[in-house]
Amino acid sequence: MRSPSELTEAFRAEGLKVTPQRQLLFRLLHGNGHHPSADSLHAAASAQMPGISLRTVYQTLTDLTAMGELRQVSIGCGPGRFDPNIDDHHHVVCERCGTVSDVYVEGADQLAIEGLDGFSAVTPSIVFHGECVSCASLVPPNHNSPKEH
Amino acid sequence: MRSPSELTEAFRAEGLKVTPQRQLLFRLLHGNGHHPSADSLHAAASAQMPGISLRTVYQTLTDLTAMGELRQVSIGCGPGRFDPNIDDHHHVVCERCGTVSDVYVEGADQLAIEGLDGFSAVTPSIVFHGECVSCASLVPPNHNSPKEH
DNA sequence: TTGTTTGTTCGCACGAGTTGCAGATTGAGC
DNA sequence: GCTCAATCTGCAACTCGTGCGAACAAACAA
Repeated sequence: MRSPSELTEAFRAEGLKVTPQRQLLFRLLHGNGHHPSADSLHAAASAQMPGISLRTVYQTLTDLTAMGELRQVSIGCGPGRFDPNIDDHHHVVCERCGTVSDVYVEGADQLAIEGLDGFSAVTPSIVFHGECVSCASLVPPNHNSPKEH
Repeated sequence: MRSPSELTEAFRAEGLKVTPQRQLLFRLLHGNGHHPSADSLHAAASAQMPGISLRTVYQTLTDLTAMGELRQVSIGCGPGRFDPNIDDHHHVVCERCGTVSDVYVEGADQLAIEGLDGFSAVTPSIVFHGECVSCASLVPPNHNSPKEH
């Protein structure tokens, strides 16, 4: 995702308006590696701009995704996560706390696939499920429902 | 997933009861390669047993998943899909019609991962997104929302 | 600076998918 | 059959996300 000032230009160039709400979200998302959900982003935004609507957060996330500045990540359960990193990469999810991290996978596009009868133009999304450092150092797995960061 | 009769034994062995509803679902799921959703399974079940509750379908799917006889597949959007194939395999999803198919990926467990800082015991879930044979032969992509099978 | 236009914000209601609950029902062992 | 615990069912509630419309404000021209 581009910088807040570049996004400001890009939005105006597309005839979209640049509002304080959007600028705040640009700042909160730029370089954000936490893969926030709409809800956690709304919480962060509310701290700086009380009253900002969750609806506005969803709207802006949708706009940024449509413009290719943001990517939505499906980690299997819970709310959708948003990723300002639009490089060709994949994700690892902690099964205990729900933390999501970017990983780069060598040869992901050259995998030997068997059973692909007729499917064409396939691109892989890889999600590794495991345990993060801080959770691995805790007591035995108690099968908590994964929570967000 | 084991055969209906084996599941009947397994359920009784765990102190679970074997009801007509469960037996019907065992039959509908055994060898089913369509990755049905709870809803589509309920539709199929209702055809043979009018009045069966969607709640019962969810309950049985949850039980079977907990027993390791079934696996839940996350394809990114739409309802959860269930897969009686518990082999080590992955999935390919048609972006146009939502069809899900099993694929076997060579070397999926030996992928070179960069950025795995501290995560341990990671196992990959790979979902290939593409276009199935029947959709590929249709008119240009019209970005329909993917529907189920 | 003021006015106009058009996109945006926000709150609410709604929708899909799923789960919790409680009363009625029924499988399984005696 | 009888008993009891597990199950079934319908409904309410919940989570996550979207549609809608009135009020609002960015952008631009006069």
